Amino acid sequence: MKFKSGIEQTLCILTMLALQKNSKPVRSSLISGRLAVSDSYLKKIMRQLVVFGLVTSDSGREGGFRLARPLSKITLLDVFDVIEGKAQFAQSSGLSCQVFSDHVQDLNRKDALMNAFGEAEQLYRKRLKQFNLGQLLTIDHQVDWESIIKVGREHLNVTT
Amino acid sequence: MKFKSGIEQTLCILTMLALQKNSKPVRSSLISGRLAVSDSYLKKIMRQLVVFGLVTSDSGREGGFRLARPLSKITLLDVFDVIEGKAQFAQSSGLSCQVFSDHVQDLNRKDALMNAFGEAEQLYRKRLKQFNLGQLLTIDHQVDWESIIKVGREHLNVTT
DNA sequence: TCAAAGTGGATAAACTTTATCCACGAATAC
DNA sequence: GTATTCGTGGATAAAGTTTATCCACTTTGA
Repeated sequence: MKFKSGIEQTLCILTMLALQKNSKPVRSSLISGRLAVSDSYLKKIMRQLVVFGLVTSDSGREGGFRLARPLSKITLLDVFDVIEGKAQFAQSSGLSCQVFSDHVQDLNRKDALMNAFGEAEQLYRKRLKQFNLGQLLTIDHQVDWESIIKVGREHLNVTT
Repeated sequence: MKFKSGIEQTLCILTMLALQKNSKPVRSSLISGRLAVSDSYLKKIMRQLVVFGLVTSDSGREGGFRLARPLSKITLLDVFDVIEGKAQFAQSSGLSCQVFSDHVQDLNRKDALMNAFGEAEQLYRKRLKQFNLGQLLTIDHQVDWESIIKVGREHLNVTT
């Protein structure tokens, strides 16, 4: 019960795109370099973001990725959904059916439990939808990533 | 972002204890047999439940496990907490510090994101606390597990 | 004295996450 | 056309987590 790291990566990616001056497309290699992951891996994340509609992509020379809409129109739920998906936290494996199949059949309300967990989860998602990235992140001054020296994994102080 | 199976197992265990006639202690081997896990593994789960205060244990002959309080006094949050713990869903790995450390320092509200996720999570837990097992499970007729033939993994229709 | 829980450590099987590399095809600026 | 960049997919693997198992020994209580 922990976020995938993809959520944090996505937040970084979206922030990078928001920081880009003049909404110029940002090449994937600039992003993968910053995040210190392979370009091929980063592209798979970007593809998800494009399919989900958070980001647009331009092919060809001078191509790259841009935000599909301003940060203020992107909610935490958008970011959560694109990485974690719509699947419920609580997923029944049918264990209780196994355990109480014979001799005891009192689970006439067997999915009452699942529904209850589901209701709480809906509340969670609903709250996430009320936060947008615009209100949570402050973009002071934009930059041109192209002109910033690429920083590899080895040049950073990684504190974990 | 998915429940551990321990939650489902715990719900089964608590249900078994609630079904036991006369609140007689239930031996761990009866429970592990039903759940089709090793007794030593089950005991580790039971220990957690005891430490967390959901269940009491009696040593010695005629010993076993009993509910520490009625189902109506056990909430979904209790079950959730005992298995999933108190750790937040969102855990920062410091990636954004890495990515934006130099050249860009606009993350003055860098934990605004974490706080937002945390707020939604609090809401989730709060809702879980409002459900108790008494209202979600119906106990028709109690049984004496001791007198019910032990059912092993091989005798059950496992549908996964 | 026996049956049960309590405790801890080593180990492992299965699964999920988090990637990497490679090899294409498709679009676009120049 | 040609170089650059995204689009797509598959095979593979490194690392981490979950979900256990087995064993050995201690403590508790009828």
